[in-house]
Amino acid sequence: MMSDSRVSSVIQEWASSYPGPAHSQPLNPSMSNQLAQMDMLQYQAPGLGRGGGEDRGSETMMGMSYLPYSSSCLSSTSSSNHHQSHAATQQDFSSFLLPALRAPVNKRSISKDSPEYRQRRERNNIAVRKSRDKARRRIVLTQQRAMQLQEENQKLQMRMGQLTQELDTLKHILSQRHLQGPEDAAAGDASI
Amino acid sequence: MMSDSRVSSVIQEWASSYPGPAHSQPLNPSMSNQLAQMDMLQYQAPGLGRGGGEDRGSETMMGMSYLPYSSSCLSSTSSSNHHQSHAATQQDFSSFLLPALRAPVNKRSISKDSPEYRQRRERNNIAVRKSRDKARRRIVLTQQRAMQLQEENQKLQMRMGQLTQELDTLKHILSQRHLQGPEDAAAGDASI
DNA sequence: AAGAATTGCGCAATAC
DNA sequence: GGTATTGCGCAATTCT
Repeated sequence: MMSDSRVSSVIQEWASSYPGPAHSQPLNPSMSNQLAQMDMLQYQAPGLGRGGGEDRGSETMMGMSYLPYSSSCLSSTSSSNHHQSHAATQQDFSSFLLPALRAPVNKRSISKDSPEYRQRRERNNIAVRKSRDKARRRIVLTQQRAMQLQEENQKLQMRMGQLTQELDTLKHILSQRHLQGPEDAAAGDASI
Repeated sequence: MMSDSRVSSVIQEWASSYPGPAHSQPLNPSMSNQLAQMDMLQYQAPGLGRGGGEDRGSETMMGMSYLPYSSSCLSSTSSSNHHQSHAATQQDFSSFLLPALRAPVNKRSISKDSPEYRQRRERNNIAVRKSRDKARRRIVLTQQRAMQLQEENQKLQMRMGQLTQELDTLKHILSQRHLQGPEDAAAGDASI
């Protein structure tokens, strides 16, 4: 009784943390996608031939080898940052077609070191930290929840064993008694 | 009976996934740190004064405002990458002290576009993808485990209620019988 | 001593 | 418009 309230409090803490972020799941425990929605969706190694690689084998979990997304176009000789945005956009191609006037020096000066850009980045960085912190907390809560549930489960099973044994004992006693008085409608009810 | 085996199989899948990564936990279920070891360890906002910031408030979970780690030294005017390594190392300071000879142009040419560097990066990128994939799977497994445990818990509690009711019924019947035969040592035993 | 694994971070794309 | 989430690469660190 006491332990139940303690457990449920943490469970609720978890519950309030989990459906929270976004998604607004429809409260439908359909037991198939309600937990795979956060992660693990469409994460796969991109086919992308290029099989002539080093094949530093012995490391293929689940059969899919962890090939890089675009191990070819690794230009970025100088300037700019390392990000080549795996999914090639028109912007990226334009930088190849016109190597003279690049984004950082043109593009209406909306790029890079404009204070506006920096501010956007800063805000996003804060948001990212916050989001990841939240995710970490959620993970910890889920783990705690699982452990508490397991603990509670063990207790319940132990208690169930006790109750079952008691019940058997009483049934046995009653069956002994009933050898002389057959008005045991309750016994059949209890065996369900 | 059947459902038990089904549940335990997934539990074991989770268990085999969890203590796996590293750490090599000493098999000691001391109920305090066995789940906080993976994440959320020493993750805190770095004190780091600098309180004169914009204070775009209204976003402070758990009381700690998500200030940037080092929002001051944002040089990186050109060359090199964005990384200023939050925890200042001697290397980083040397770059400030000697702005003439930098790492990318000096440093024995072990930097950046050497094929050796690229290979290291590529390997690490693969490892990172793999590790994160693993983490995602682990999270999903933990969630599944929690849900299954909760389900099992509800069943157990329902069953417990049934058993308790049966027990009460039988006890009542026995007490009625015992009004004429006081050999009920078992009743006291069952009430424990 | 060297390579894999983990982790915090910033960036950019995208979702909301 | 803005924040929130997410995949990714980088670098530092830790583990093996």
